[in-house]
Amino acid sequence: MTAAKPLRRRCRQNAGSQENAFRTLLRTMGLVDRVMHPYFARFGISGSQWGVLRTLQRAHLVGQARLRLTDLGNRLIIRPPSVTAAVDRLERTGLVQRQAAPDDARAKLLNLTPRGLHLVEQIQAEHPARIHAVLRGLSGAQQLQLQRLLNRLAGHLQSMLDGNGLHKELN
Amino acid sequence: MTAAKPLRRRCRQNAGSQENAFRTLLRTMGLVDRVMHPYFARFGISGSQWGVLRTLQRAHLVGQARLRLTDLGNRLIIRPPSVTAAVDRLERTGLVQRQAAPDDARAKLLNLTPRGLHLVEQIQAEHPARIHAVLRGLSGAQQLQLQRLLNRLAGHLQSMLDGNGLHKELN
DNA sequence: ACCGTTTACTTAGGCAACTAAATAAAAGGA
DNA sequence: TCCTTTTATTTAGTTGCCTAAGTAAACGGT
Repeated sequence: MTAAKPLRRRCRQNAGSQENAFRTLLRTMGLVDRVMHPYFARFGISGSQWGVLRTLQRAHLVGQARLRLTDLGNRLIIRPPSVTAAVDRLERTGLVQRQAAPDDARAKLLNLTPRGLHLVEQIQAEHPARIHAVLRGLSGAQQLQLQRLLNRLAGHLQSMLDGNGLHKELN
Repeated sequence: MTAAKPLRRRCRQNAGSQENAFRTLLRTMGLVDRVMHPYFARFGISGSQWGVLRTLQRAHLVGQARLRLTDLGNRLIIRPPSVTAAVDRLERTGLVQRQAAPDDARAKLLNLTPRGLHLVEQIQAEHPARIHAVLRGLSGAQQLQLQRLLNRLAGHLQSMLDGNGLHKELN
């Protein structure tokens, strides 16, 4: 009891602090969505749709003109049904195109339409300024530090999701 | 032209870095949701619903046994229709209760049912451990630093939303 | 006292993510 | 070759957030 007390104290002490940190994280997440939503709405799309369009364009630049839906889902870290729904909407508005994959009858390949490509370029012209405005609350050094911390946290979260059932002390 | 060049260079230089930082933020947001979702599902609720329940309980501890829906929305930073929908679902499962406000016929007061209160206490017994597991990817010092940076960023985002049209150098 | 404005909540409709389960094609082992 | 398993995508149904617009009560100036 006497020996366990200091350790227990330390845990207790951190508990409230950790919950505060976590709430701050959640609050910031909500605010980011709120701030970005009207920005993308000006272009007639959503933030998620921008993610799809940008991913397609980046793949194009690297030589992959078309992407499988699965690949897209892996890059965006969303599940297959979410991919289907997102692509449905983008296809309905004529920004992307589904095509049958020549080598695999199950798969479908996605590519930007001319209109989609044009929109991506149009948004990319404004995008850096917008992100700059959003991150302006932090100095350059703080931005880097935040990125480092978030990257580290993201890696940990990823390992929590990957290690399905592995509950060992993963450092 | 010659005078403007160094500034422009600095902006250019930061642009890619900022976009990376921003993408890391978005990715982490998605991962946090992914990690928390199954945890709350074990209790039969969602993360957002936990936010409502915890807010009600915290208000209760401070002496406000019941909260207006508007107050709830302000604390959770969500819009009125989202509050209505969330409360609808919680009321349907019998965890909270809507009651007419005695002094204002427009307003409705929300309070936890006995079952709701019981669930909150049950979750609170496990919650610190879960948050600890989620944040374990960072050291205590890093957690504090992350919280400081996110708080600062959240304040900036809040001011972007509040200052509707005020585009002055706010700081 | 009246009427316009504000405030509190709800309804309607849309997008994004999820789980569970269906369909269809590719891969692989006996 | 046949049959089982895996892989790729879709469908159905839930939750959560949003905007726009509707209802009803409170407020406030004339």
